[in-house]
Amino acid sequence: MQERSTRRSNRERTQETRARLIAAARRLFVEKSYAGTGTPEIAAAAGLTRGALYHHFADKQALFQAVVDEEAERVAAEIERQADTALTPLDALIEGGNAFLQAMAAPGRTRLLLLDGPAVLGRAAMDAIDGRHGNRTLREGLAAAMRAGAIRRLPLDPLTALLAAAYDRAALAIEAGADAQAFRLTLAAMVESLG
Amino acid sequence: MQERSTRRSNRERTQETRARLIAAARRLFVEKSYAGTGTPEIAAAAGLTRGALYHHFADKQALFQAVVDEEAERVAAEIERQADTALTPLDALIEGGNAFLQAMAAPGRTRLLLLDGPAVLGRAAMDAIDGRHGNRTLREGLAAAMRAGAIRRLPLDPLTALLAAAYDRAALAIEAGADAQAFRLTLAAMVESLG
DNA sequence: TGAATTGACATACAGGCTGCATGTATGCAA
DNA sequence: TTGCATACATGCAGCCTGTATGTCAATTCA
Repeated sequence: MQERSTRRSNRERTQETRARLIAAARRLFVEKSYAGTGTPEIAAAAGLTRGALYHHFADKQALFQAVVDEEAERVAAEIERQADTALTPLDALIEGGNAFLQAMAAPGRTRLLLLDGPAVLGRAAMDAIDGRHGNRTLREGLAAAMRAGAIRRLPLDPLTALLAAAYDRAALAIEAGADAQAFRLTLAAMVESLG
Repeated sequence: MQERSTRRSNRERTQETRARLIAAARRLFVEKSYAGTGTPEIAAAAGLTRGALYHHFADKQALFQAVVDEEAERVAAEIERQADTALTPLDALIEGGNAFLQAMAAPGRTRLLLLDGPAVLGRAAMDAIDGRHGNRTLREGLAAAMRAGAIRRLPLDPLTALLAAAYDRAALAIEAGADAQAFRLTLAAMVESLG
């Protein structure tokens, strides 16, 4: 189980080992859910033993949190990469929403971020995680639209949470085979009708 | 572990035993989550053994599903009890929403129906469960409002799902200590603005 | 009504999993 | 180079789930 091919510093070793554990865990958590995946299988898939896993992570849940953190960050990055500053505030909101749905279509993301995440880590922890990432851009988009008079003034945090919930559910429904276009149109209508 | 006080038929025994298992499981699942509760503890809390539990339920998940089913039915019943047929379609929608939030404030319901439920049983199973109960009234309310011209015509199923998601998230936020009134007002504004 | 069958449980067992304690070898620092 | 910290592997204790087996009461049926 020892890597002998190249000489590396300890810091490099640690980083790569953590990355391999997170990658293996992500794959298995997506495929068989958090509860359905055991640490023996994760360690084996990473080419390590459970000893290494428990050396780098306090417990199975901490490993899961690392997986979820990374995934939320990737989703946020994909959305921001698509952001177009030339749009009106309202169109920017709707385009951001579509970018979110597209990002969430990547396999496993709904399970990690919308099903197992809240149940395993709790809603509060999930809010903290994507308050740093995903929700932040939505919140700012809504604030900008309100300043511009494009949508009516409503309490910002509740409105952000409620729209985020709607988009989350849409991502779930689309993955389950629902008509993606109908959901996108309905979401857009909901956002526009706030004007 | 034998009940000797009164003579009962087997059917009565079964019904009462199942009810005691469900009640004990509900209490523990609410207090310590699905994953954090073991079947030994459930059986003990019900004054039985695991043998009885596995005699009446295929596995731990089937017992959980029975708990969730019962809870969803109770929520739906509480909402329908408050329904007022004298209201306009729009007011009926908003009042129904408030009744939902009030019903979901009962301890444990958000955990059972909104956190553990989807993760353990899957979104599809949860949709089936409260498509029979909760969502049905929302869907009918939206259809009535559309027919009356009170809100704009949008695809009914997506709109139902998205609004239900928003209400779910509001219930979660309120339980977590958010400003309930702000959420109620924001939800009402979202619904009204569909007009 | 008496025998056979079914139903309702309790008990015992086999595997698997989690977390920790312990052991070993390697990097690093004085 | 000597000593400590770091990165792992191995082994163990306890718990949990699901199933197989045994027992006694309820029900069915001749």
